[in-house]
Amino acid sequence: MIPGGGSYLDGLNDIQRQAVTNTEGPVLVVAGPGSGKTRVLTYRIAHIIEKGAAPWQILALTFTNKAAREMKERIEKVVGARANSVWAGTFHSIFARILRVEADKIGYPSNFTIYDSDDTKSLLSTIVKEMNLDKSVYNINTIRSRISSAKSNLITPRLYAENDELKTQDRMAKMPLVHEIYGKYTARCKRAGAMDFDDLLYRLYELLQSNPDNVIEKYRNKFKYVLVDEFQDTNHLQYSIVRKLVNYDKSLRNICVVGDDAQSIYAFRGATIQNILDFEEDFKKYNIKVFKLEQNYRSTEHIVQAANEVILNNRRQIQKKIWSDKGQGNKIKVIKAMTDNEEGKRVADTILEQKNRFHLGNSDIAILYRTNAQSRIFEEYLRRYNIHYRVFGGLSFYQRKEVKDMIAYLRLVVNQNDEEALRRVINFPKRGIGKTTIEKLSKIADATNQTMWECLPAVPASTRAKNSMGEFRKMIMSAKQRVDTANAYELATYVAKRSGLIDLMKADTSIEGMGRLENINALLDGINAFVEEDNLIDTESIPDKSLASYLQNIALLTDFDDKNNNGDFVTLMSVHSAKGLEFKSIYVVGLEENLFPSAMALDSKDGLDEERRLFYVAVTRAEQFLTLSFANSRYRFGKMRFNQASRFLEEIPPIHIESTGYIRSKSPANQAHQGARIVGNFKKPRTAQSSRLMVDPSTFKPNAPDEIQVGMKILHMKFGEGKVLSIDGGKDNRVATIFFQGVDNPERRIMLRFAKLQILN
DNA sequence: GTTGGTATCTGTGGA
DNA sequence: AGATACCAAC
Repeated sequence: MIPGGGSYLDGLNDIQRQAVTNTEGPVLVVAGPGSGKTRVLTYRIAHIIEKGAAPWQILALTFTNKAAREMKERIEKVVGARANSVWAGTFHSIFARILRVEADKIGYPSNFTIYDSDDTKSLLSTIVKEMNLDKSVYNINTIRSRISSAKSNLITPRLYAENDELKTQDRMAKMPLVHEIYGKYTARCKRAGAMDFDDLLYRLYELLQSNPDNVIEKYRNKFKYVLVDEFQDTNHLQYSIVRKLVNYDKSLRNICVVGDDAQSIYAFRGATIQNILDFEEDFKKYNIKVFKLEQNYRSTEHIVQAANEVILNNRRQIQKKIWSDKGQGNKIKVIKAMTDNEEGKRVADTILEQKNRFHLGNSDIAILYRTNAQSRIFEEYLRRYNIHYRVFGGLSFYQRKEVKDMIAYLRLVVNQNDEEALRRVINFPKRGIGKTTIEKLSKIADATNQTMWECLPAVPASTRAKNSMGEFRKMIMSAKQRVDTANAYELATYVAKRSGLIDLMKADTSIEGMGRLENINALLDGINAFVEEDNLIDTESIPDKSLASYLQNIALLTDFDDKNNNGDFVTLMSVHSAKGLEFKSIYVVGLEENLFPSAMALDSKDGLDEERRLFYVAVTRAEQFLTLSFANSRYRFGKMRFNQASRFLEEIPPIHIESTGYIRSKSPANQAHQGARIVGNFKKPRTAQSSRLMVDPSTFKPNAPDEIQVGMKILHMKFGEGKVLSIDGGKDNRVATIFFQGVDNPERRIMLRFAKLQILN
């Protein structure tokens, strides 16, 4: 393909093309929702390759594995298999890969363990316990987030201890010793050869900062082109690393960041829009180019305009006009329900109706909620209606107990100093090593600055416990000896048997027990697939099929990364995880004060703005249909709570909202009484004709749905007289095809359960 | 050390 | 409501 004349450039609009072809020097792309951002990114990379750069000189950082995978697939379509050598991945996975190579330079083993948030929490709770602190005061999650944000802002335990502001905050929260916990936590992680998610970023920064053996040179020379997706969601630490890689003396500064300030939804974990402003400032003198993608190719106008109006309520934003030429489309439908249960039913009803009426497939539809706990009721009704669905973001496969147990064994084989893994399996299956022994072990380890594993032979304990620990040690060692000769799959199978896990599970013949065994087998299959899969990322490096590499890989996977995500199902997920996705029909549910916006966000303007951006993200996922719902009451924390409708509903101008179903009122209290009876009818875009009533309501007497039969002449409120041509579907789901005279599109498919039809003969 | 039952706590989002 | 921590009895 000839650069500049390639066919892949033809399908781009002017601005997109400029963003793709201006490959040299710093570029900021401000990309509104549905503006073809991924296209621009992938074509840009393809273009860079077409112009002669080697794929492995390109670094593309994303937030999710999914985004990375999608990008690679799309690059591959343009440039072929070379795409596999592009360094495209999440911040965490790319950095882990680099750290694996450079680990020794910062005092880590290359087979370091990655602690997930459970490991982090469990370690923190051990530390809090050991310090004899009250854990009802020293809330683990609070501590975790304090430490996380410290790392994200390049604050070491030492700097933390010297920071008056942070310490005052801690004192006010009645936990003055957070800095000490942070210090201990960091030391324990290091001793265990473990990095938590933040460390994957922080330790890389540290490496580039201290720069032993001028290691930074290697990566600066290697990565000639750097791209960052979802730049609005990067935190200070992430940008600091990027800056280290591209902003130095002789740098070509081929850096492209893509983002949308209006879609920044991760401030709570340290992301800052400041990065976009800083970026412009940092690269101003290097002829930075800014491109704004403002045309939305995804949604119809009512949706786009409603989103625009809502986001106007936020302060501070980059000026842009998002527009669509897809026509007005459908107005937004609002469902109000009395209870959370009714909300579930009404949403499911509407989905059913929409499927029949507009021939939508399940996969065209998504239900988005603020918190994962909301999924249950929708699941119930979808199941009842026999609509296939899939819930994302719950417990991922790798978080299941039996899978974690198995993985803990593998982690221990790879890295004996991994304390969280050791704690998890030292007495599972039960081998008589109890709490007191483990506590003793932990104390001695801490006192002698060794790991628990190292203290294992020396800890005073009962003969039985001693023997057990000896056996345990032997087992891990025997597996460890095979690390070099056996591949990851063989090794894992060996461990599964030798540890007694398999036998333990086989002994349990309950349904759940068999499920657990299945999961272990699925895990083993997964390891096998990993061994056989050809995952060359870099032509320079040999594929790494070691167990350590596998473990580091899966530590960064989430629920979304399961491969079998194709099929015709309705998608249920949190709004956060829906970012980047699009569906023909979107349901945003639970639009109530204290839920969406979340109660935690209500006390600050910043928090509220972020909630509003989150709502903006939710709304802009919709291509054609947008349905918003809320319930006046819902069960939370085991108690019934009453909430008013979300303020975001009020922020949508009424002209974008379908007139039925939702009576707008300044007094939400009144709505409760009016709302319950109003049944949702999903309407096509209204033409002048179809909105006119054909029948006098006072004389109209609808018959029961099951009385309607093929061949009957019937009367419909809006379409007038019609003849029933056929009926399909059974029981509650009967859909009639009816011919109405004098209506455009005279053949209508009507769901009998909802339609009011009067039999005429 | 292990088991099972009760008390207590928690409760946004995700790599 | 559900998960987890804690405690008493075996």
